Order: sequence, then structure tokens, then C-alpha cells
Amino acid sequence: MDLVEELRNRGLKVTPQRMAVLRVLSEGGHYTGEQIYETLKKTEPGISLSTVYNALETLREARLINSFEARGATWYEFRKEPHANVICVDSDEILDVDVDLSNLTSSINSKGIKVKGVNLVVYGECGKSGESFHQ
Amino acid sequence: MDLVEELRNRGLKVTPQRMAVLRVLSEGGHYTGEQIYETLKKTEPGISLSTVYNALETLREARLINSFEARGATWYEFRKEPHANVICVDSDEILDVDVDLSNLTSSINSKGIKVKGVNLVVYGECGKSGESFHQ
DNA sequence: AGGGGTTCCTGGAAAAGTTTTAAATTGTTG
DNA sequence: CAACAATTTAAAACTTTTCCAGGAACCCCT
Repeated sequence: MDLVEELRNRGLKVTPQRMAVLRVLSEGGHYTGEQIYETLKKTEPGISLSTVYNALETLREARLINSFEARGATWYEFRKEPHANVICVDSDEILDVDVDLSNLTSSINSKGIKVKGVNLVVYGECGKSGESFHQ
Repeated sequence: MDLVEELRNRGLKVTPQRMAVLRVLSEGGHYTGEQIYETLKKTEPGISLSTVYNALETLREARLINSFEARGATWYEFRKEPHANVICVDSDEILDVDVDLSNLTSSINSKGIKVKGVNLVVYGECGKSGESFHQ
């Protein structure tokens, strides 16, 4: 099922702005709302920051993208398997690291909590240094 | 080693404001900076919000308390073993759930990343409903 | 295909909520 | 008591949400 279909199936309209946000995130990496807005301003003249935030929230509810909070901001990424978001304290990068979270989820489920989402943020030294914009 | 000693050992001054913040957190639960400020205003007349934030950052760096981000705010808790912070989507409570994170940490360490901190935020239904202030 | 109508979405400005900063004052430690 | 760190107050910064009028997407119909 492609992204357009997934939006329609949920009664959501397929707008150019939503597709533009998806296009940015589908290339991989981690972005704040502001970063997506700055990226899209170049190709989507007139798009507004509130539209970006509206689209992000809608796409997140539709589970087409994920979000997590770190460093005082909300970060968005294209949907993918549960994983660790590793924040490199030396390089400011955010890396995806595949880890198995199924044991953890079932352990919490067994305590009477129905797990709806898991956000794992790890702070660590990854040996690199310097800044990188595309996170 | 008590808290006063731990502050002194790190070259930090023991101020009434820092001790007041520790007193709130040591009773357990999860608080935002604003909630701690509101709590302390009753017993520490004249304390300011920025002092609370300064103290929280200092205490966090000294590893006497933990913090994690969720729901658009930073939440603080007294230091304890790594665990899952479960946000109940039905009751707005935040619960501590003990889970073993050692496998996860060593798995990430083995990929060349030196783990400095783990923040595990889980969203789930815990069957309760209604609001609770002390989280 | 094309048009009409309904519903939902967008854009711009402003507000809200959280956290940080600046500069002067006060407090803690040796 | 001197040296230096921490607190206070106010304002600003930063991210995100809200409001609503105008516009666009979708559905149905021909």
C-alpha cells in the first residue's frame, strides 16, 4: 500500500504539503519541524510553518512517520521498525541503531500495560566529531 | 554518601534552593520544572523559576537526578536504576516500570558507541483514567 | 472528463508553554 | 572576610499550538 492510499484509507486528504513533508522524511534522517520547513521553503514557496506542524501531526497519527523528543525539540523520521535513536554527544548526529525491543515490550505488556509506542533515546559517544545538519 | 557530600565532592555549593529541589524529587514521582517551582513556592518564598532550572541542570550533571523529555516538556525524577518511564495515555500518569536494559546497552556498546545515558519512554494504556498531579 | 457542493486543510499571525540568558545582587565556602 | 559561585528578576528565545478566514481536495453526478 503506498502512502497516498494509506492517507485516503484513513479519510485524510492528499495535499501537496503533506506529500512534500513525506518526501523529505522518506529520504531518511531525523528532522525537527523547523528543519523540514527550511528544507521545503526552497521547493514549496508559500508553505508555512504551521502547515508543516499540522502535516507532521497528521502523518504521525496515521503512523506514516515516527517522532521522539530530545534536546528540547521533537524529531521526526520516516516510519520504520522500532529502534534506538542514538544521540552522539560528540558530533551532534542522531543515528538509528537496530536493537530488539520485543522483550522489553512484552515485559511491559505483562505488567498490565498495553504498549502503544516506544521511544528509546540513547546518549552516547560515537567517536566522530563536528556538526552535521542532516540528522 | 549523602547528597550534601556528593555536591561538595563535585565542587558544587550546597544552597538551600538546590536542597529544596532535591527534597521534592526525593519523595518520588515525576515533575516538570514548572511543577517543582509551584511546589517550592509554598515553602521557599522568593525562589525563582530560573533558579529551579539552574538547580535541576546542575543536579542532573552531577547525576543526582535523571531527566527525560516527553509531552513537550522535560521531566525530572530522583536518580534510580535505569527503567522505563511509562506514560499512560488514558490517565496522564507517568509510571516507573523496572525493565532490564543491560542487554540493550551492551548491544549498542558493541557497535562502537559508548552509551552515556538511556531514556526509555513508553506510551501505553494502563487501564486507569482521570488526572493525577503527582506524576 | 467536468462541475458543484461539502468537508477538510492551509496560511498567517498571535499566543502559549517551556527553557535560557543577562546583569546585578546575594550567599557559600575556605 | 575575601573570592567566587549561585540566585534573582526580567526579558528574551525557542518550539509548538491555536484561531479562523480563505482555499483546495474529494465525492457524486451527469
